[in-house]
Amino acid sequence: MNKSQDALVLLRQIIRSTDMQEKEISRSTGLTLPQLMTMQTLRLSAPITTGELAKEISLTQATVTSILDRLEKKELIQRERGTDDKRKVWISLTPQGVELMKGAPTTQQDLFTRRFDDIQSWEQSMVVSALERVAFMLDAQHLDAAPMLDIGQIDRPDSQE
Amino acid sequence: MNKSQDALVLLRQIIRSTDMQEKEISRSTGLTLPQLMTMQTLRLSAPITTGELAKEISLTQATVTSILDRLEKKELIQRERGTDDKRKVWISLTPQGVELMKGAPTTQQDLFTRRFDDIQSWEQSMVVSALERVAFMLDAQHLDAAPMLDIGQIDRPDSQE
DNA sequence: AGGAATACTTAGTATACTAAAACATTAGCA
DNA sequence: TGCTAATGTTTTAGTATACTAAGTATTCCT
Repeated sequence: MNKSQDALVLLRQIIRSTDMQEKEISRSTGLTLPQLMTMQTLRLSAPITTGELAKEISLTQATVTSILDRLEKKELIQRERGTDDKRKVWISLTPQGVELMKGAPTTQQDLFTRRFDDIQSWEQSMVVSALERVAFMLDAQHLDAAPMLDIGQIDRPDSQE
Repeated sequence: MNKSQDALVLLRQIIRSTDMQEKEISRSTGLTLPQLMTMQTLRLSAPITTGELAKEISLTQATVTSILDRLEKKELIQRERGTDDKRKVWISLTPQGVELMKGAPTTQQDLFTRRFDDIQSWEQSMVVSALERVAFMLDAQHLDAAPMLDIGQIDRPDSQE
């Protein structure tokens, strides 16, 4: 009878599953979770300034600076002083950084995509529409989130909704 | 057109939204994320042994021990040596621990529940059924104690607190 | 010139984590 | 029964990291 409870349980499963996957990626890449979060954000939003990046992942600038220091030492990201506004520093992934992020995170997404493509079209639509509902009910719509995996596309339309 | 992509974007939004909320809880409770993860697991699965707990949150026993040390010092959890098997140590939340976890994490869930209860019954069923689909497609069903039955109906008397 | 914005630095702390080992208890087996 | 192996937890020592708070340097803007 308590369907909202059911929904929450399922959501927890879903989130937990991706948590575990993230931890697995963290292990396989040798990155910590904050570093991973940084790299993922960069993959979607690079080039981006340090401050924007900090806002994006809800950390302070000082913290992000230190994280970037470590990622830079590993040659996964690069800094570039802005030309028009020289206060800004633009962060982006190095080729090695791109490579590292390309390797790891696909398995779960691939599985999802394969299985999703297997179901019928009307059911796909149902899932999408239900997820929209859930996103709204969690107040998640205003957050922009490009597809977390799928590397090929790095243009960044802010056209969310 | 690419509906699986749409689904992934929405999933990412949902996960990101709960990530942010978790960070907010972390701030408001003064707990770190691993500590929070521990507390949340305890809320669902206590009493549980240290080893089981470690497995549950994918950390090593030694790490969990140190996390428990800190939570114990804050009087949020308690240890109890097993009586039948004296090697085991059973962990559970103290009343303060329960109280702390009761306060924080509800807002988003409450919002979700309120909004979920607002939609029509058939739509609720659709959402639940879609989430089951998604959980399956992410291979999330085997995780958690939640029984993931065949698509279509899930019966889950979860004694949530 | 002055204040705001941007990024970085510094110093210090708490935490998570690793690897190895210690320790107590339990289980298996001859 | 007695010895050994396995289990469950903790300990130890050491490291890297994240994080905070305050302060610095540079650049931008009016």
